[in-house]
Amino acid sequence: MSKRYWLMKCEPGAYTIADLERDGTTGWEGVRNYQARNFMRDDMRVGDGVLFYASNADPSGVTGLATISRAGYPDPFAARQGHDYHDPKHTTEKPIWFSVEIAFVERFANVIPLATLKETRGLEKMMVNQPGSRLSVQPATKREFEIVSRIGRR
DNA sequence: GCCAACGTTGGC
DNA sequence: GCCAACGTTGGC
Repeated sequence: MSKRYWLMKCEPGAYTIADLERDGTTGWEGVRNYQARNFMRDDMRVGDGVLFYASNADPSGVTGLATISRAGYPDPFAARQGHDYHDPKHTTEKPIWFSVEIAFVERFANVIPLATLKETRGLEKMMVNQPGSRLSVQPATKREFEIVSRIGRR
């Protein structure tokens, strides 16, 4: 399978592109949505492109680029008693929740606000532009990834 | 902080 | 398996 592209959301209070720039890589834990889980477990491959999206931000939007540096593996926090991400139904033998690891690629000088994404030609079909779309891990097309990257660099 | 949209839970 | 109640997400 050739390289795929993704958009991954995170609230700035939890993690930002600046944090990723500092850390180099980070585990993407705590996703508790089956559709997003399926993407992480089944479809993400090392080298895939990631649009890093800040949600609930001012303004919300794409703040930089990352890449998948480790494909899906059981979410280590899901099995940890007392952890916020603990889920009693998840066991190491039968994991339910999955993480990936992402690596820093680029931090945009300016955030690309959601409003800009919405008014950019070629991005009409992006999931994040659809009303009511709350999925925190979304597929994107190569073309969408390239358009957003170009805006981020100017 | 509001609230609409969406996902999940659980009684029946 | 339906569906109401509830919790969460996330733009505004």
